[in-house]
Amino acid sequence: MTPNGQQKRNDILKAALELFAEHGFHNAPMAQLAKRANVAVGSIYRYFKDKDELIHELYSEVDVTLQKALVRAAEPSISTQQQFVHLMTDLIHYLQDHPYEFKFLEQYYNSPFGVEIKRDKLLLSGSSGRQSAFGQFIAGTAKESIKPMSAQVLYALVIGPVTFLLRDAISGLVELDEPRIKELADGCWNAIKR
Amino acid sequence: MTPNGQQKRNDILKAALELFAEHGFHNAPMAQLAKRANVAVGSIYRYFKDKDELIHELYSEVDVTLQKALVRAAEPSISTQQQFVHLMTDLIHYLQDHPYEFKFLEQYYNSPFGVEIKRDKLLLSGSSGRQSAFGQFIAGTAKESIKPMSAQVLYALVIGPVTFLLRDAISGLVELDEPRIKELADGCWNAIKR
Amino acid sequence: MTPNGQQKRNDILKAALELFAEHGFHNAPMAQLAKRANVAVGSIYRYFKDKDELIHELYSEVDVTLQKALVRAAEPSISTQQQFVHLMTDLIHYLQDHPYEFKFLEQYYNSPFGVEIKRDKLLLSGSSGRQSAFGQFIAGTAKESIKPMSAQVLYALVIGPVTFLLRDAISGLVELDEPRIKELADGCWNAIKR
Amino acid sequence: MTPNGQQKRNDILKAALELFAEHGFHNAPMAQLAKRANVAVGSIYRYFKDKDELIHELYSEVDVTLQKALVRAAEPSISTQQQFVHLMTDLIHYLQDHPYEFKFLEQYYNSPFGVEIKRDKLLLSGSSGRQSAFGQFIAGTAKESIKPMSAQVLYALVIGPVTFLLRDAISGLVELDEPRIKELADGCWNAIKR
DNA sequence: GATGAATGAGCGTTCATTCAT
DNA sequence: AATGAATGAACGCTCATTCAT
Repeated sequence: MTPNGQQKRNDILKAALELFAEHGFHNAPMAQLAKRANVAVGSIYRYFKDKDELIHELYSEVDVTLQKALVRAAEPSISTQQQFVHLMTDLIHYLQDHPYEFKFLEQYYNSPFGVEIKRDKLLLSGSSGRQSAFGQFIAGTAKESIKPMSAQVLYALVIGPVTFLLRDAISGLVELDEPRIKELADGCWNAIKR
Repeated sequence: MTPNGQQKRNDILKAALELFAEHGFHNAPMAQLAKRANVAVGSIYRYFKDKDELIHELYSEVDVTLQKALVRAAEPSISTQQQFVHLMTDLIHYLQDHPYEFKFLEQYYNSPFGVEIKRDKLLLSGSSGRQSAFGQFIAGTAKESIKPMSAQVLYALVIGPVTFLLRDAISGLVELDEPRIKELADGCWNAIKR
Repeated sequence: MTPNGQQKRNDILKAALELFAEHGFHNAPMAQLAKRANVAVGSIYRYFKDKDELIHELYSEVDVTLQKALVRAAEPSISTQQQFVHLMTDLIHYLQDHPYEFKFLEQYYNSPFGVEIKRDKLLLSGSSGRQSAFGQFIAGTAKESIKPMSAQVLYALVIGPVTFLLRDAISGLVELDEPRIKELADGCWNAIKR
Repeated sequence: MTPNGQQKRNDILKAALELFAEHGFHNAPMAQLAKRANVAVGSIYRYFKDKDELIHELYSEVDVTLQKALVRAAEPSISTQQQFVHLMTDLIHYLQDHPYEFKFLEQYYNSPFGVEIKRDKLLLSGSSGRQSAFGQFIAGTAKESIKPMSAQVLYALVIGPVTFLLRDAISGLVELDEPRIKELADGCWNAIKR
């Protein structure tokens, strides 16, 4: 069974994710990427106009996958705070388990590429426009339990600490274990709770 | 008054700060940097061994300047929370007024260059080893008022939201005005207060 | 018939030989070499890791070709001295006809590149380890006819005069015609004969 | 006593000799040369029009010094061959003791610089036009004892082996001790003697 | 479609030379 | 005369992109 076009496209994206995460956009030559994807250099250009488009497309894929992963069934039996903590823990676990995705996203947002992306939508609504698990939770279930404040600030208080700590955790500078995740989630909740 | 060597060095650093912030390390050729600094390419290499050293030296300068800017006289007459809010407001104002410095630092920490720098020390102790205004406040005055928790998490809860929101504010995606700064600072305080 | 890779590699080596011989390693920019070879700069690096490797590879090629050229059928019917004279004459004719090769070799041996090459092996054993026509003759046929002496001195007495005179001949300072070649070969023989 | 101009000029030439011998013309930047000579870069250009002229001037100096060193009182009491051997031994000893001078000369002759210099004059007449010790000996005392042959070939048979062997000796590839010097000198004599 | 050899603009860096002091 | 900071053309090399097969 020879790989079809879609398979090849995915191979390229997978190789790109790894290489970009490991070496950065600027230290990941197309030739190396092609080799890692077991594809000819020229073939990459059949699926992506140029390196920039490849990066943007990769962002879309990673973003969509991330949003899908964070869907969690409603748990009406537990308290709102507990639901919040569960969501945060899910998020952190997911990103800890997917360091390439995290590094890529960080790099993307921290570059001219990411300027046009509304970063505050990261976890609240996917780039597709659909609302994320977090967004639904905050705008829905938890609405009454959260102090009224600017949406931007709310997002910053929730997402800021997570990304900040994960950066160091994934670089190996810090150990982010369960007790600390709990500390972090509780702190975030206290920051926003009514 | 013709510029002396120190002046020229500063011209180069200034041009580098601007170019790195605007285009990123990898899209700021030495030739363009030289032109912006009104200097010949070769002259840069009289002051800096290579591009990497220039970047590291620039980090030192920016960091030192930032630490100096955040020194604030003790205000024993107001509450600990109010002091915290003042410090955060100072920090945010400073970085809002110095977007190039902010973008450069973000980029530096998010690159192989900054790996060796403990990022959590960003605002808590200067790169010189001296403790920053923030560090002194948290380890001193505010110690009793803060909930016991891992230092890493504490830093994340304080610094994470600030950098997250500033990124968008400086990109022009979000307006970060006084009320929102107050919201943010209060949220951070609630996240860590005992 | 479009040129294949091997052809292109040879074009580069040929252009390099000419340029190195004419201007020296340090005055033969890669760009000029590319132009002379009707090739893009980047293409050179597909065949050679860097300029140094190109030089070493060129040496190999030139050396192998030289060794091959000096093979001469055994002539048992003539005296040892005459055989020696034939060999020297062959060598001189070959190098006179291949001045680029001669200049390149001189330059190679006289540079850090050639330090690791035993220069005394120049004509006595090829770089491949196989013994050259000269080496076979001296260690074999002529062994009994040659005065016992240090191998180094023996080589110097044979090769020294040839290279010395060829340098001037090829520069056009001296005319090296048949009678003189005979004089030289006889002199060398007298220097080493028992 | 501050150094006068002549002293400074000599410092530069000395530093140049060392640097050129150690690193080659092309790896001896003017700045390094200036530092080694304890002189400002600009000062070099007061004494020499450019780097090329410096190299040519250095050649003159080295050549003159070499010729002077090889003057040896006539020794009528010993045989012509013995006188020849003495001269050769003197030459080899001198060059062994002055490896920088030897390396410089080799490099000079082996570069576009040396093409215009009659190399065959190396030891037979100085660049000044005066005849060298060797030249006087061969054209005078030894004339009758030497086989009639082209002057060029004669020189090659005498000088070729010396330079060939010295190159390796000075590079450390070969040990050139007294017995070998004797072997070499005898060989050369046999090459040219009537 | 797929390939990968070929391309050449562009990069970081060096260094002979100049010139204001 | 002497200095050494300043200059910028030129270098070796990389790599995103193209295109003949």
